[in-house]
Amino acid sequence: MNADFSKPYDPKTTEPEIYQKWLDSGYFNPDNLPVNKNSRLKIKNYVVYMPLPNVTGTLHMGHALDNTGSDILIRYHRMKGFRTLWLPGTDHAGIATQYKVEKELKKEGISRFDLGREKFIERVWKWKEEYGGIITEQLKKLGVSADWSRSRFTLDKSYARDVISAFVHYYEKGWIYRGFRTVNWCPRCGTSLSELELEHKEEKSFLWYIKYPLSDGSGSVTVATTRPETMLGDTAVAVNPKDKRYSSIVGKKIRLPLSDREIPIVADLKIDLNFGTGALKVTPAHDITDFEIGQRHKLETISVIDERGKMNAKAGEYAGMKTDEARILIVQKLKDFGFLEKEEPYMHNVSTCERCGHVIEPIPSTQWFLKMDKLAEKALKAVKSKETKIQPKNFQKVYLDWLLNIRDWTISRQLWWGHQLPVYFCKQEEVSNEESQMSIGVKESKASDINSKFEIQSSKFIVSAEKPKTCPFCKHCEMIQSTDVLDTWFSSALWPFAGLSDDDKKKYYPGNFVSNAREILNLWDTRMIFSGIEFMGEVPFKDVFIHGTILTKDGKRMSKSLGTGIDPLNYINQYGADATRFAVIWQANGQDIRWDEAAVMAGRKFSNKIWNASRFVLEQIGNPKSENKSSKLIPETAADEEIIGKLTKIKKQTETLIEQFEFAKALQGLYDFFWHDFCDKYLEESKKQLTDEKNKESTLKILNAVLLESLKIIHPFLPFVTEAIYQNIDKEGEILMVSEW
RNA sequence: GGGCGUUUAGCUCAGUGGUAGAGCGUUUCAUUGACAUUGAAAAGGUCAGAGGUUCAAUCCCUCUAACGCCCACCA
Repeated sequence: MNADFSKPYDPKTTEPEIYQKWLDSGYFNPDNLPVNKNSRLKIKNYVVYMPLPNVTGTLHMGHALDNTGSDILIRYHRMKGFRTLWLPGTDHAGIATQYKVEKELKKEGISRFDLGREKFIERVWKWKEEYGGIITEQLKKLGVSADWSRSRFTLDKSYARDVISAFVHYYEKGWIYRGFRTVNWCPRCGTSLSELELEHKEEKSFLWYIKYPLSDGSGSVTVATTRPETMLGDTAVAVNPKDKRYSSIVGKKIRLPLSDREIPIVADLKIDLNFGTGALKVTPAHDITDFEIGQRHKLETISVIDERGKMNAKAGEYAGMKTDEARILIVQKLKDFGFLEKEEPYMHNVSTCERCGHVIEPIPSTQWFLKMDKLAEKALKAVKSKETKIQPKNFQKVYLDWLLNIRDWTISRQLWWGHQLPVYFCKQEEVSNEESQMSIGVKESKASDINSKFEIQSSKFIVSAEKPKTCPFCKHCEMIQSTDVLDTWFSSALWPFAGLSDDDKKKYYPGNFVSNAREILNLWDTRMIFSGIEFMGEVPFKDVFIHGTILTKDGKRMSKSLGTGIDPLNYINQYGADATRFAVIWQANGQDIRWDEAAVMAGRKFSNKIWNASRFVLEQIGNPKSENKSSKLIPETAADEEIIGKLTKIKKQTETLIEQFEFAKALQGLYDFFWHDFCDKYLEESKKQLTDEKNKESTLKILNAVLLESLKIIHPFLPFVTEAIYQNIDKEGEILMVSEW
């Protein structure tokens, strides 16, 4: 093809043609790459794992940043002769996608429960087929040179197989266990969540001081709480054993107000002497810390809130109310009966669901957990020993701190969209008719699919990759599979190998590089690291690069809901992918970026400058040749010498900076070199030199060579314009993208 | 409550132990032959504040202030 090599450069028509040319060449696939004959090095791999975009997603600035950086590395290494693979894919993103489809259903006036599990999942698949490919197409517009032929979806059959066998593997090692615990629960989504899936919001509230009378009538203890409604589930009051104020009453009983229960006073070191009154009301069912205290003191777990976030039957007269309604009434009643000592205004943090924004309700339920001690150890070692390097290095601390304080990972979710647990229950098991210790009221609500009551109470199950033909317990029933699915991150943690075919696992694991926003570091990178070590025997990548966050110009977070988001596609469509890539990289110096649109304009001008300078050079040369490396460049003038020196220097500098992930600096160097050294100085000088017969030939040679070299070293950053020019030079179908660096 | 980061030209940001830089903006001039998505030049900053180390600090140390982020089971 030939772009119209007249002025000015038009990315709109050029870029799609160029991208198609790359696709047609097949060189995004490393198996098709020409062996670099001139390289005396052994062929080495260079593998980058694309941060999996959610199928729900559309391109945003964060993706543009991740992927432009990765594309620079990929293109650079490809030109350097590496067997270069960029592995793309999309993530089923359990809760995010489910939420999206549920919102769609809501508009139609129905819920997922009206459809039922099977129909609902069908619906999500339909949704996925329709919208799941959008982000991929958008990435192509950016110029992403990933191997789309290897693209994976995290629910693909082969991927699912790896996920299931990972679960079985952990279970057989004894690292996965099932337990009844108080967990973070989103009442809207109807599922458990891990602590990394929560957001914390400040909220104005009150701290209520409630008098709890001692059973022996010798006085009372005052507790401070932000959640008086949970007192119906209190099973103790805890004080610090070192607290002299309370030492005399530890072991005594309390008569719980608004109830006729007696609860003990226990001593626990976790209690802060300085907060409130130093006495804590312990509600194991509705607070994770309290649950842990409860475990230590063998306290009963009495749940008074159900999975919809409403007071349950145990809450007596408050049953069926929302917690905040009950709170108001309970506070009033405490006042009426003289139990309320005081209330003071109080700012505190409330956990909310990262996806839907609903307030999190800790409730007890039966969930599956992955033990983290051994895995954390491996992950710690990998980074301490520098097998994997995290950059910038201050994020290493974030990584280590998280691992050092890690808790077991709640991996089960009560969602429908995801990898169902490979757990099978015996249908014939007699489950008690009594209310189980779980008081989750599943009976009347349509939410009965949530962690079905049968499943909760059932203890006869096996874990197996395949559905067992015969039940090992009763020998005749058809076993039923757990209704829970796995946390999305459990499956994305396996991406560096589950994303590869069995052959590719041998060929392309481990990889080299992954680039992320910082909030993904522990959610994903850490988990990829320990999963990679556990299942493949070595770390999945050598470098984790954490880039800054793109903010609005006035420093606000870019978000769709706030209307502060900026769509990179607008820039791509208007000014071209090169200009957009330029802008992103130009500003990405490691700090957070306050997005300045002027950088896109600068990028557009730079592309145009390259285009025009090339035009000039090619007009002068007349019959351009792609390579004349055989003939050495012999400088005839001071200007010649200077530009050759500068070229050598900038090439070296660019290599170093790319290899250190200093893309912004690399680009700025290239900009300076090309614009000022080459165009402003040498090109102008060459106009004079060309009129002198003595220098004409050597000047042409130098112009030709410097231009070609420039196109190459700029190509990873601005691939389209450089390739478009190259296509005007070479008529034999050679492609700049795979030309030798 | 811990940890981290930022504070440099009107705006967005680089940078260095020794006359302060870029992009955009502003001003002046130039130019129809690669490019007005241009060229040449200029204006504009006591490098957040205070103290310290040093012959010398925007850069190192301490403190202060403002802003931002992450982590945390103070109810």
